[in-house]
Amino acid sequence: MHPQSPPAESAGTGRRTRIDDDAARERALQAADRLYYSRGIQAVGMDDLRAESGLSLKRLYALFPSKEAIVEEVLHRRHDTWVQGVTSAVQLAHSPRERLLAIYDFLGRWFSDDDFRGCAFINSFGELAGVVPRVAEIVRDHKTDFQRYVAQLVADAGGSADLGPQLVLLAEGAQVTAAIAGTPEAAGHARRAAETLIDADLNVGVRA
Amino acid sequence: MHPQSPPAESAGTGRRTRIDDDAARERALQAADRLYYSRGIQAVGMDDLRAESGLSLKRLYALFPSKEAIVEEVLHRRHDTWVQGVTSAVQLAHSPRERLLAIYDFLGRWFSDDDFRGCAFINSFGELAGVVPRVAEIVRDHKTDFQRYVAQLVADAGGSADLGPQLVLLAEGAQVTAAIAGTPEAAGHARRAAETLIDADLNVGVRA
DNA sequence: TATAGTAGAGAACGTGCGTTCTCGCGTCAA
DNA sequence: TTGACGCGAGAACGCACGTTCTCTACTATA
Repeated sequence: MHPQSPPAESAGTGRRTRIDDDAARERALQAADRLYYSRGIQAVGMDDLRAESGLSLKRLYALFPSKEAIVEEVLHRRHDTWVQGVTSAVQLAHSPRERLLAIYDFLGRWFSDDDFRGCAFINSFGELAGVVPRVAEIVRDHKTDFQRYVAQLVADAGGSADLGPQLVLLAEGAQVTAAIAGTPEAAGHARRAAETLIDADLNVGVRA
Repeated sequence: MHPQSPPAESAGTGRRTRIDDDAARERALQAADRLYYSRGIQAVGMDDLRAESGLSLKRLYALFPSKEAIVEEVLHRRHDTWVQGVTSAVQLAHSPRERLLAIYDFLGRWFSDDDFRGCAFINSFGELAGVVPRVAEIVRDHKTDFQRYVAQLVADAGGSADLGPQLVLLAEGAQVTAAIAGTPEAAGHARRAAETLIDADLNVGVRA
């Protein structure tokens, strides 16, 4: 079962938890992500997390100093997952224009997940930004990173500086709208709008 | 001080609160809106609301059956304020195209408010939709209403059925982005994107 | 002035939270 | 087998919340 043998060499001091701690952290963070994403952060107590993760409260507090630390790490992991999902979807496309549009196809697949409940960063911002500045900061960093990424794709496609922020607005609006409506169609609307904006932008130089 | 004289005609039963109740409700709801909007709903207790409104807890619970009822009424009033703000901004424009673009100018002015903290409905959805279905419903109704309104403006401008949802995505994305970034520039990006989408859509018939 | 009724201040109540502590069991070295 | 340790279960603690209740002071009439 365990891919790694227990560290028998640390004999003297009964320490034997290095690998188990990693697995426990993973379980805790996955459970926290599930719960926070589906119910919100404040509505999920540490006891809910204990039940969902199967870890004792003692273990949870040995692994993390506080609930807020768990929240921050969950958001950081969500960011990594998002970056990986977007970039891998984008990399499958074969032209700069297709790479930009791949973002909306990726969103469409995500919106169709049964447990899709919007962008965790937007949700966290609405819930906690007014009262936990660190969360506001993490959300801001996440969105700034996405804006930079899209700007780079736009530059690769030869688009103007205005196009990036416009395409980002479509992506953000689609996430919000799909979450609230409970349907994935916003991704299609965003994609078609993006096509129009991209083609208009790339043809400006041609037409003039 | 008081613009209205006390209702001395209700002599028999010491009842004398009809008008005062209205004023008290107004104070309570304005205070609740301020607090919920700036800090989030769960982070604001009834005692905070008591301090901000200047009304006693007893009075608050005489006026409203529960905190959730206050939350719902605050959202309903926000909806009315939003509708009034958007429609009055739109009505000042002189052409169908300008009327659509007036939405983004209205957003830009709103984003520049010192206390702008995003769309209260999006924020409430992120915070409570997973745990208070009534809030999710009110938010959904609010967004559906806006989509219908924009669709009508698009129809008046002779636009196609796809244009409305696309313009809505820009507005939603701008609200989210302006809130998280803390800057109003998203309104300008949304406006320019909207111009492109509108012109492309209205010229399809011409070009074909 | 005396009295009934009202409303505000805030204590009280029950609950649930984040966090820490206690207890008892199981595990392993000698 | 013994004994010490480590861990999980969950009780305990302090606090804050939503809601209700109590007490006091004041207003208005006779």
